[in-house]
Amino acid sequence: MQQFMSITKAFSDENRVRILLSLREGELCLCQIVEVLGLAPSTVSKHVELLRRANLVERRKEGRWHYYKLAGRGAPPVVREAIRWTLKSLEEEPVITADAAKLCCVRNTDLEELAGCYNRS
Amino acid sequence: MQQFMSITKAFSDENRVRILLSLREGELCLCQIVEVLGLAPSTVSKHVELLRRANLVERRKEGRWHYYKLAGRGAPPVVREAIRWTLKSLEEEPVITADAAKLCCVRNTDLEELAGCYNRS
DNA sequence: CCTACACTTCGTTAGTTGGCGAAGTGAAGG
DNA sequence: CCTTCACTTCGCCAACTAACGAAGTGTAGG
Repeated sequence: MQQFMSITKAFSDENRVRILLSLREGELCLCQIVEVLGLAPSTVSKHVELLRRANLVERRKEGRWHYYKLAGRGAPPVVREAIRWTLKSLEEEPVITADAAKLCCVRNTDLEELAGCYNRS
Repeated sequence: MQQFMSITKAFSDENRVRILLSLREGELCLCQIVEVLGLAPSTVSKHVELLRRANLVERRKEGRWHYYKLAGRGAPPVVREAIRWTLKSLEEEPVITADAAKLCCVRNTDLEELAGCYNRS
């Protein structure tokens, strides 16, 4: 039950759902997700940590960068079905396709250039 | 997106999930759900209304009683898949099987006798 | 070392949520 | 009508949540 509820609570915020869907084409580092959502890095970090605790996403550290991706083959069935359900349900959703479009630009931008997200105040 | 989020927010509370699972064997009236959960009628009414707004459950009024049941064939695919996912994931969950056991007693009790739930203060 | 930087953790604040009892609604029966 | 009763709506409070900026952590490059 605990595991199930951690998934549903992770899904209960639209920004977290957007993060999850953003990862469907492959891994992203935090600053890229920040760029897509337009939220503060600290906020996004918290969201992503919640998704990680629900086993919905995995993290890979490479130097200063932390890369996130959807849970893979090792994930429990509850998790895999949950991901399948969201992907299927939201593929055509305007907010999601807009994020996907933004992601195209973001992926083509050098990570160093995205640094701007840390001094916007 | 709105529709999807209304489902995930409905799922983000354990008591609402328990209500949903309680309905898998057939319709129940509010006082029966109150008996299973052990919460105040006003609280359960609010929960069930949220599930209804998410199109996860349907209501049928018969005299003074309001019967609730899982959304049926008419429900959109997102909803039906969501229900399928929860049923499959939680069937064996202790909290849920305990509720099912309690439900057996409740179903065998006359509705008039369950009225007690309205003057327990 | 020291700085720069990507990220996380902390502390705060505004808004949301879940719970209850009291009051309101609307059908059934005297 | 008037009451009873199953349920809903309202008003309130305590607990939680999402958001931010500031401060902390740990890696890379001078």
